[in-house]
Amino acid sequence: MLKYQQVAAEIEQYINQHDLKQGDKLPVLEQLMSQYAVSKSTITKALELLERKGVIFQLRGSGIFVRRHNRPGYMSLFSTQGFKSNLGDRVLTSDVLDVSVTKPDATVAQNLGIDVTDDVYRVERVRFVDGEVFCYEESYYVKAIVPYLNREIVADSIFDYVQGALGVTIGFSDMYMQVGRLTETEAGYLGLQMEDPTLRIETIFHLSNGKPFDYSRITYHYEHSQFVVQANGPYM
Amino acid sequence: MLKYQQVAAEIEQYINQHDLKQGDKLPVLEQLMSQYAVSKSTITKALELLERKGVIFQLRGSGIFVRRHNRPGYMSLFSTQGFKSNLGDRVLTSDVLDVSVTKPDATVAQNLGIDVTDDVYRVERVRFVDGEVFCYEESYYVKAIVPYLNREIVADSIFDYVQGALGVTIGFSDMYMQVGRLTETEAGYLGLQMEDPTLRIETIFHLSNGKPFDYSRITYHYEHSQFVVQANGPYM
DNA sequence: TACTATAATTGTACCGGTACAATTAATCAA
DNA sequence: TTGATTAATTGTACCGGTACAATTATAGTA
Repeated sequence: MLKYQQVAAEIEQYINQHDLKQGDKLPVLEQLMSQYAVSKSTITKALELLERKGVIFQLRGSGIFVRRHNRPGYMSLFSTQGFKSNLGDRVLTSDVLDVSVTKPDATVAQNLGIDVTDDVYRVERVRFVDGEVFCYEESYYVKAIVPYLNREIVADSIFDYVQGALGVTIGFSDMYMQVGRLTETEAGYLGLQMEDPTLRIETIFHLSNGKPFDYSRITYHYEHSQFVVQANGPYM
Repeated sequence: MLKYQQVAAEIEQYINQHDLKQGDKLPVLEQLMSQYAVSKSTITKALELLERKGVIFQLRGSGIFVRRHNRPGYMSLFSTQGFKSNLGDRVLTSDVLDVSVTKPDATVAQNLGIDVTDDVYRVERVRFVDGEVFCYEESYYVKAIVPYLNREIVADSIFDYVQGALGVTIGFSDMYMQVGRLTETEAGYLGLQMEDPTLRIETIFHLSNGKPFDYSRITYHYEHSQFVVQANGPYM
């Protein structure tokens, strides 16, 4: 683990353990430098990470402050998108409906940037948060990159497996969101009525070298899915 | 404008003008350094900005590459959230229904961190993209921070006015999203039926000093609102 | 040809430093 | 007490440098 990531993790841990509130002030840069025994630029980088994550905000001439949002029940949109296995204290479980090797249809192939003759893993799951139906997910993995999957891996975190055992690194993702109505089969999985409202998110996950390796379609239960996004100011 | 922002803007402009595609390679760091006559760290900062924005991705040992998503019609979720006035080539217009000074109710006051006796501006708009109904918006501005608003300002961009004329800087925002059904009045504004599905986003905008100054509730037309979020890999 | 080992390329981590702008605290004047 | 001026605090911009890890290209070997 990189030094600045380590420092960031420790600072975040400190904030959580001491249950700091929005606006609480952290030690000044120079003190953090000596406290974690790293250079200024490393502390700066750690803090920048935490700022992006929505954990702190920095104010020039003033200090470093804790940032919090105060809506329990809202999950971070990104934490549900494979990037973080951490959902706070919530328990995430899965019903695995399908794990199989198939050929992609034209849409899937195009989103993954592969040919319809290439192999993909198809994974179908219903996911639960604290026992309540959360979403229905259908996702496709490029077999050339993810050569093996089974029900145990899929029941747990696919991303941890991919990054751990396969040693590939995930780089970035494009998420496409839209609102619509449930189909009959989707409604069945989610325990809702056909035509009920739903949020659909398609995501294309890329490796750090830019190659797509996972295309996933998630249909959310509209009553159990509330998301928070902590954004940072105008980039430029 | 800061040097690294300037450089970032120029690089992005270069990419757009030359219509570079996903995966196209940019000049190497050292060349960019001399080309823009800035130090390594400034170039690095500029590139990091573009990476966060989803314009490029960097691969150590390899180079700097253009990142693109290929779904026209999808708007960046953040560009619709006040941070950027730029919506590409789309035309954004507004019907202003109300601009008035009132007292906030308990919910609004709590979200803005003020008292129910404090004054707020209430702004109510229906917004259009290329002439099509896009969303219905109800937002509240802390009058102590935004002392004056009128219909002209509101019809245009409130954020440009606030940052320009008032000289305050916007820091960060918390967005809360959920899916639901339209009420009768909402349906009327959006030209839809009652009980139709909708995406609701509440956003609390903070100044860079952490003080909330705008609480806004947006109800989107589900057929005309498709969003893209370009996310970057695991922060840590 | 195909595979392996080596070298060159290239971005990132980390260090330390100066200058500066925004904020806040202290000082002084009315 | 209030308001303005000055000074101290504090994070950020920008500079330049070394070391290194990941990738790609090259050379060598079977």
